[in-house]
Amino acid sequence: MNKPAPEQPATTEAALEAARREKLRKLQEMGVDPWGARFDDHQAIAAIRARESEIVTPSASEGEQAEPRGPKVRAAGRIVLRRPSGKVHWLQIRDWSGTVQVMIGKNQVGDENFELAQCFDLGDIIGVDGELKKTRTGELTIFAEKLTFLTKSIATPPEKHKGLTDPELRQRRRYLDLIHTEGVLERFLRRTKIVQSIRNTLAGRGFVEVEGPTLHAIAGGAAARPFITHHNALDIDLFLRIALELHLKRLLVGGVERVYEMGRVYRNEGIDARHNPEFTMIEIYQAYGNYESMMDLTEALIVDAIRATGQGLVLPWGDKEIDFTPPFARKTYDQLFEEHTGLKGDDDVGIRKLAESMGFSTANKHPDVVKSFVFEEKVEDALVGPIFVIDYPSSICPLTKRKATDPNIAERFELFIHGMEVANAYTELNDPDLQEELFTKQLAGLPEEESMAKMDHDFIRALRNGMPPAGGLGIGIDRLVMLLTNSQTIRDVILFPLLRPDVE
RNA sequence: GAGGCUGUAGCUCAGUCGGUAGAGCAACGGACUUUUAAUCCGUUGGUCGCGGGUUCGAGUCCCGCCGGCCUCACCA
Repeated sequence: MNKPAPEQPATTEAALEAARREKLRKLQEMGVDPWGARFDDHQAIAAIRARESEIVTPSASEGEQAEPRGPKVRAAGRIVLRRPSGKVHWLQIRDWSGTVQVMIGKNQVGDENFELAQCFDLGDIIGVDGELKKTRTGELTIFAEKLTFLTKSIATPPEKHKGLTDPELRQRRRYLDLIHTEGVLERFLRRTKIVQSIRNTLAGRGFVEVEGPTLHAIAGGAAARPFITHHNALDIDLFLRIALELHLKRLLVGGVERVYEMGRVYRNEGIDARHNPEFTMIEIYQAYGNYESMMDLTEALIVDAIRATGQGLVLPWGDKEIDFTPPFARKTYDQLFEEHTGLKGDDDVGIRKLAESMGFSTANKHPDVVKSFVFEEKVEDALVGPIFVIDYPSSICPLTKRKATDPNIAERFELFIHGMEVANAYTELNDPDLQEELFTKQLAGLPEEESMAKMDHDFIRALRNGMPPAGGLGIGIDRLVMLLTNSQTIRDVILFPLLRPDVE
């Protein structure tokens, strides 16, 4: 049957869509719902592929050819390749577990189903009932017996082999990236496994998960520029949270002895391969612990997460490797400082001279701030790790308990891996008077307005009621996922990273 | 915020010295019951990111703007 040729056989985007809408119309004409319906009892394609061993070839009897028999299977998936060849169509369909070939023969499926197959386009979603067998070339294939139309795709999919390569399009149209770029869906599913593993590990150790507020009157717990929003009924400005810390510590006061929150925080800062304005953080607090308990917990969380992804403890990282075999190295801040600069940690004059030579203006700066600058420049980038950097100068740690033996040292560690800060933990400061003093000191240099915004008096009041000694740990989930999935940019582990709105 | 690179068909990409805008995939028509990026024959498809300038003539050179990527800055 000849149908009239389209008036404009052009291939503009509009014309490509028109061709698909024409097939959609034909489906409706045939009484088929192009948007499909419930489709029960189909099996994942990976599970279907695993049934290959059930294919049997009976021994040939006299004069008769042995006909292999395979299991009946039912699959649902998106058409990613099509090879129509006269009265036989070959398809590749893909679901979130894998890809399999489908053979549609006119005689095998019948005229009605074959007519349906004429309406298939790349990108359509179909259901297939058939027998799982191998072709004569050995390709595992579902030999279709019945076809079910499940959803029409009106838009033209990307190039069928190269997929999307433009990084902008990959992020803006993540749905296409997930379908067509090798490894993307797997990476995000792996992220979910990591997150699940972390929750499991914590549950196994008696921690409870809570949800704190994300709208804060005071953006405390970290030093970062917050996003500002406004509540109309109360007529007050509010901040999106920049950390989880201060509310979780209130819960420690309230007797929640092992508590954590995993959630989004927001920082109004620059965007690059390691920073997205919203990112996922976990903060964990354990009453009667300290920063050493948190080191053990950090190792356990990471090792369990790696195992949950089905990998060994030595992971690829670009053209390098990361060996996560515990225990991770532990070195003090001053040890590392001396190793990488040749200067003793208490050599204020020498450190100042070095910082100046690096172009850092040291005038009116606290010696520890100068030291911290040198540390970040000379040491952090050189840390391959995983390594716990422990015992920070206390003056740069306003929320951390000081060492009983030396008030100039704070009981804090940061975990570094390939120059990236992955975790940060303290023995938590629970002395309300010292906490208030440190807040005040920290804010001394800031304008009145800002310093008022940061001084969280209610938090101090909470501490006055007695917060048990505790260890606290924060982990950047996105960065951890980067390391465990060999992703060099944070945009590859965040489904919808922030982009400028598309103007159309 | 600064510098560098980049933007061409729905997608992936060529486009030389400034001289009529190209290919593959996809699409449309035809052949094909064992294909594997199927193949073969034919057809169609462009606001060269946007705006200005130079020039007889601009995808190409210059200026501005808008995206994106990289580096730096910012970032407890």
